[in-house]
Amino acid sequence: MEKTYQPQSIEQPIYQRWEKSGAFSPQGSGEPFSVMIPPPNVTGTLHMGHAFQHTLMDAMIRRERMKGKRTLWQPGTDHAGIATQMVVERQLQAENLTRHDLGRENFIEKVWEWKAKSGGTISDQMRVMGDSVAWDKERFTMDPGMSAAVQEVFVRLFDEGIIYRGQRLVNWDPVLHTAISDLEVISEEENGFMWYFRYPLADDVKTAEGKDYIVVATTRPETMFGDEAVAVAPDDERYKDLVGKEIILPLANRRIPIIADDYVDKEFGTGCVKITPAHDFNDNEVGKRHNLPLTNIFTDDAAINDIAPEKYRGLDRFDARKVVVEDFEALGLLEKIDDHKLKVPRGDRGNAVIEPYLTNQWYVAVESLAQPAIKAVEDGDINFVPKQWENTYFAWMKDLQDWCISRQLWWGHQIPAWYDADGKVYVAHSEEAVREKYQLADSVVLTRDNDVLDTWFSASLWTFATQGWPEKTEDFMLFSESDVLVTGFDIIFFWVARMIMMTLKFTDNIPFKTIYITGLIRDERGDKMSKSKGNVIDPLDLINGIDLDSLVAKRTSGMMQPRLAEKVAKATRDTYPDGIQAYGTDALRFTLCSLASGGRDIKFDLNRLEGYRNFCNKIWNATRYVLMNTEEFDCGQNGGDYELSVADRWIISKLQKTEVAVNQAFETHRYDLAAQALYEFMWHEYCDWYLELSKPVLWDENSTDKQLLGTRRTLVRVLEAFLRLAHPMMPFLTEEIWQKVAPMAAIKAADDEQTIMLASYPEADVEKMDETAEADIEWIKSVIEGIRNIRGEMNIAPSKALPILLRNGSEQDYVRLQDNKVFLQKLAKLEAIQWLAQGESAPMSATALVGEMEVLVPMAGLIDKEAEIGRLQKELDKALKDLQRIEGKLGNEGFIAKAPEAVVAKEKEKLADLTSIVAKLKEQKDSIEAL
RNA sequence: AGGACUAUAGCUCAGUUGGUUAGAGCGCCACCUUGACAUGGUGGAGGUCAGCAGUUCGAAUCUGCUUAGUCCUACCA
Repeated sequence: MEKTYQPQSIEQPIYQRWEKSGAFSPQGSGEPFSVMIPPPNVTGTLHMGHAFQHTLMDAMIRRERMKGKRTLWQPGTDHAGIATQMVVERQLQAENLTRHDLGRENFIEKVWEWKAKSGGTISDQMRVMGDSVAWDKERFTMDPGMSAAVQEVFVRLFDEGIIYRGQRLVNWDPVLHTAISDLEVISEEENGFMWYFRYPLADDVKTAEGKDYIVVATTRPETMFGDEAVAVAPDDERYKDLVGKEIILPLANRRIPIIADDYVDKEFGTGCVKITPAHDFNDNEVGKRHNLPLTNIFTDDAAINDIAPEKYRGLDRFDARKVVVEDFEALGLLEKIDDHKLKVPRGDRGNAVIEPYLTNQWYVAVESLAQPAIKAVEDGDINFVPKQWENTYFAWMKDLQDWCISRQLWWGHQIPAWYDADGKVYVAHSEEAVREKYQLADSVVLTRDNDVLDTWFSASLWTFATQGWPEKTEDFMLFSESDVLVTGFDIIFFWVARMIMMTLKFTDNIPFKTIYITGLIRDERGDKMSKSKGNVIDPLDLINGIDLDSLVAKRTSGMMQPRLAEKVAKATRDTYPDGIQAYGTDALRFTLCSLASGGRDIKFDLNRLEGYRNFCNKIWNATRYVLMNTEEFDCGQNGGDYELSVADRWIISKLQKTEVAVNQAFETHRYDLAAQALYEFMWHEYCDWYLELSKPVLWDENSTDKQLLGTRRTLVRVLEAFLRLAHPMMPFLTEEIWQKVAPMAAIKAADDEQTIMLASYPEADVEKMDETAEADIEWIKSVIEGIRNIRGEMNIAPSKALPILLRNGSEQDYVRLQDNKVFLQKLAKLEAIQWLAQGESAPMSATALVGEMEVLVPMAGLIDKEAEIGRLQKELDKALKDLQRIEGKLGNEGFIAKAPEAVVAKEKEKLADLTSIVAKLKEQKDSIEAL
C-alpha cells in the first residue's frame, strides 16, 4: 500500500467494476426499498446541492442493499422545457438562426441531438460521486413511457373536469413568449419611481378642495391606456362625493368611472388608484367586482397594441412609459415624481420582467387533489424530516391556486387537445382517438393545440410513471411507493406537493413514506451560491482539485460586467490562495454526511473537508499497520484456538456500541451523528488506543500463540466490520481496503464478484458488549493519561523512561496492575512500576489521581518544585470549584426532597469523590511546599 | 404586515424526554520525526450557552419579552 491515501488512483476503477457487475440494480428477493432521484435538469451540471442530496440517498441505498433489501435507486433527468429550449436557441443564434427558421419539427430534432450529445453530463458526474443508481433503468421525462403516462393523466383529468381551459391573467414572459406559473416568478425589490398623475374630472365636477382633477399614483404609467376606473376607499371623506362621477382619461380621451372599493388604502399615496383590470392581478379582482371591461393594451412582446392612440402603438413598454410621462408633463398633468422601491417580478429563467397578461391557458383545478394530499401528511402516511417542514407544506396546500400547466414552448409534452373550426376543444391521445371518442366525421378539420405542458407536470408523475404505469408491472408493484425522498425545501411546492397529489390521484398510493428535507449549502460566508455572485463551488473541483487560475477563470467566465468579474476574481484569490486540493470523493461524501444535521443552512467549510480527508488517510494507515502485522500470519480465518486480551474485548465491545449508534443514526436520518460515531470510533478508539495496545502483544517475544492469534484476529475483524459500517458514506476507500482485509477476516459478500456493496451491514451483538473490559481499559487510560499529563506539563521528553510508584491503591487496582503492567510500561514509557504497601514512604513526587490511587512520578532531577505546586494548584482550584457547586446542591433542601433519588445519590457520590481528591491534592501540595 | 427559523469556544457545528465537570472538528500554544500515519503523536489554553424576566429543587434545554440575523408568504397603487 502507498504510504498515504491517494483517492484519485482508486476511485474510478472501482466504480467501473461496480457498474459492470450489475450490483446497482435490484438484487434478490428481499423486501423492496426504493428511492427516486429528484430528476436533475438535463441541461444542468452537478452542484453542491446535488452532491449533498445524492450522497445521502446513496448512503441510504447502500446500507439497505447491504441489509439484504431489494433496492432500487431510480435515476433520470427532466427535460427542463424553458432551460433546454434556451440552450438550443442560443446555439442556433450563433449561426444567426432562430427556431422559427427551422420550424417546430426540425427544432425539436435539434433538441434531441443536443440531448444525445450533451445531456449526459450530470450522469457522468454522478459516477464520479459514486452514486449506486440503477443505470439500466435510467429515465428521461420526455422518453416514450413517460410521455404516454403524461398523456394518459392529461386525458383522464380533462375528462373528469379537473383540467380545464380558461382565459385569465397569467404571468407572461414577454421575451420567452410563454406563460409561467407563479412559482417561477421571483419578485425582488428594485429602485423605481412613483409618478403622480392628474386625472381631470368630467362634467365640470370639482373635488371637495375645489380642484377639477384627482391625482393617482402609479409605478407603471404605460398601463394607463388600459385604465377602466379610478378607485377610492368607500369611507374616504375626501372623495366620497366623487364616487359615481367620471374622469376623462388623458391621452386616450376616454371616460372612466370613479368607483369605491375596499381594496384601496386611503393612507397610501393619494388614496386614488387607477384600475387596470387586464394588467394587474389586484385590479383584475376589483374589475370583476365592478364589472369593468378588460382592456388589453399589450402585444405578446409587451409593446403597446392598437387599442392605444396611434402615437403610442408599437412602442415597447419601457419606451412607452417615457413617452407617456413626457406627455403628461406637457399637458401639465404631472404632479410629481418620487423615488420609490418596489418589487419587480422577473422570470426565474430569462430574468425578464413578467407581465400580468390576459391569455387562454390550461389549468389544473387543484382543490379535489389537495384534500387527500393534505390528509396523507396529517395522518402520518407521509412524514417530513425534519418535522417542521410539514407547516410549510400545510400552509401552501391550504391556500392553493389553480395550476397553470400550459407553456408556449416547443420543447415539452405537446398538449393532446384538438380544436375544430369553431374552436371547440377535444381531448384524447391522438387525433384518431379524438375522432373516435367524439365521433367526428373525417370532414371535420382539426388542429392541435400548440402548447406544451409545464415540465413539473411530468415530474409530478415521476415515482409511478418511471415504473411502468399505467401498466401494473412488477416494478410498479415493488418500487413505486418509494421509501424516502431526499430534496431541498425550495421545491416542496414545485414538486413534492404536486407529486403527492398526482400519485394519490392515479395510484391510490403515496409516492414516498418519508420526505427528508436537506439544508441549503451556502458558501463559506453564508451566502447562497450562485453563478452571478461567482461564489459557486463545484463538487468536482473538491474531488479532483483545481488550481487558482483555473478556478478564477471558471468563476468569472460569462460575466457581463467586467467590474463584477474583477471583484469575484479578488474574492476567489483571497479565499483560495492556493486553489483547491484534490480531496477525493470519499472525503467529500463523509463531509457532506457530517453536515446533515437537520439545520436549514449549511456553510461549507473547506477545513472540514480537509479534516475528513485526513480521516481517510488515518483509515488508510491503520490498515497498513494491520496488514503489516497480519498479512504473513494466521489470523484465525480457519478457526484455531485464541485468547482475547482485555484490549481485544474492549475494542470489540466498543465496536458493538458504535454499530448501535450508527444504525440508530441512520434510522433517524441523523447522518451527522452517524459520521461522528464512525470518526470517534476509528480515530480515538481503534487508532489511538487499540492499535497502540496491540503493539505490546504483537511485539512481545513471550506472547503465546493463542494471544497472538486473538490479537491479530481482532485487529482484522474489527477493521473489517468498520469498513462495512462506513461503506455507505465512503464507498471507494472501504471497498479498496475491504478487498484485502475481508478474506483475512473470513467474511464473504453475497455475490461472486465479492464486493463490499453486497456484504452484510453490521448489527450489534449484545453478547459482545463487555462492561468489565471497558472499565479495565478506562483504568489503564486514566493511569497513562495521568502520567502523560505530568510529562506534558513538566516538559519531560517523551523519550525519557520514567519510574513510577503507585500508592493507596485498592485490591482491584493491584489486580489491574498485575494484568496490565505491560500496557502501562509501553504506552506511558515507564522504566519501572513500584507498588507501595500501606504506609510505605515515597520520595517527593508529582502526583496523578486515578480514583483513590495515587500515581507518583518522582521529581528527583526531573521536576521543578514550583512547577509541580502550580500544576497541583490548578487541579485543586478546579476540584474546589466543583466541590462548592455540589455542596451547594446537596445543601439545598428542595433538591434533596424533590429530585429523584438516583440523581441525589449520584451527587453524593460525586461529593465523596471530590472530597477525597481535594484532600489528596492538598496533602500533596503541602508536602511539596514543606520541602 | 403575517409566519417560520437561527443565536453555544477564534471559526464551522453537535448537545435526544430539563439532572454535565457544556462536547467535537478546524484553528491556537508547547513539546515530539518512536519501526501505520507530520494528511501524524502527546499535553495544554479557550465558553456568564445573544440579553432580560419567569416556571422548577435544578434551565444551553421549557415559557414570555427584547435584540440581531436569515428565510418564506402576502403586498401599497
